[in-house]
Amino acid sequence: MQSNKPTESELQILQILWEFGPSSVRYVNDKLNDTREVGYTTTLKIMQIMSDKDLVSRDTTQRTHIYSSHVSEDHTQQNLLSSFINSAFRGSATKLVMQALGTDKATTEELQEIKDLIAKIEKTKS
Amino acid sequence: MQSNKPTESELQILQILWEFGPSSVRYVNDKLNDTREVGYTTTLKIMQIMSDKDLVSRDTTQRTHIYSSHVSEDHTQQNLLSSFINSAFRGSATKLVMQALGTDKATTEELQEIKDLIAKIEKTKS
DNA sequence: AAGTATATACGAATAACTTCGTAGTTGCAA
DNA sequence: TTGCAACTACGAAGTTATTCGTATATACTT
Repeated sequence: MQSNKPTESELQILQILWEFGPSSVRYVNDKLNDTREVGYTTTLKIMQIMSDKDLVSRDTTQRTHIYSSHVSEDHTQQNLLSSFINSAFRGSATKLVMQALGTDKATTEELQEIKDLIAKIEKTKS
Repeated sequence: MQSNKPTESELQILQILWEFGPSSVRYVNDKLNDTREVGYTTTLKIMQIMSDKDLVSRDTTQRTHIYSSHVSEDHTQQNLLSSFINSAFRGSATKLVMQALGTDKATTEELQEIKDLIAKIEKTKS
């Protein structure tokens, strides 16, 4: 069970590892630099810290270490979400959902998915 | 237009101002202490900073200053939400909604509200 | 009027996170 | 085999946010 909340920088790195799989520091740093400027050793340092915290594991058998996410995207999102709901929406997930739907340009398919989920939830309520 | 992101502490204070309306530092500090221990001058300092940032306005005509939120709850939530969706859900509001619904114990009424909203959105799509 | 309680202001310590310089190692290419 | 490129490790500076001690002013109570 992993409940350690990643910091903003750590989360950005996790996103990359989730999307592209196990990667070197160089690769992650390049991806980060697609969106913002950040030095190589900065990325290295943060990934080392993440390794200490067990947010990632690393393979050090080669000179170039390969890092893998050690926490699942779903669990991490779930943790972040629940603390976000508490801090920003006073605990009301429904309020958050309403706001998110209100401004999102969800596709028809996505709306259908959501409706299906709601139907499923309603079923368990009876 | 106010897009300055409040910090965690500032947000807690805003929540209190939103819920109870214009308040003194003493009042806010007491409310904060319902959930966590925090010194009076700490709360004072943060509220002064918030005043500098224009997150709150204050009435200083009396010895006991009265602080009011200067940003709306909805707008603030909207800002926080959109940056949260980007940082934690790679921009997918739908994914967030699905996760939020998945673990929330929404009441039947709330689910109905959400369904109504979806219906309304679908209508604008045709 | 004196003493106590309650305010604000402000500077500085602490803490958490980010950033980067520098040193040292290893591999590769001329 | 020398020199350059790319890697890790590490310490320390920089940044932002939080916390609180202390000074000072104002009101209330007896």
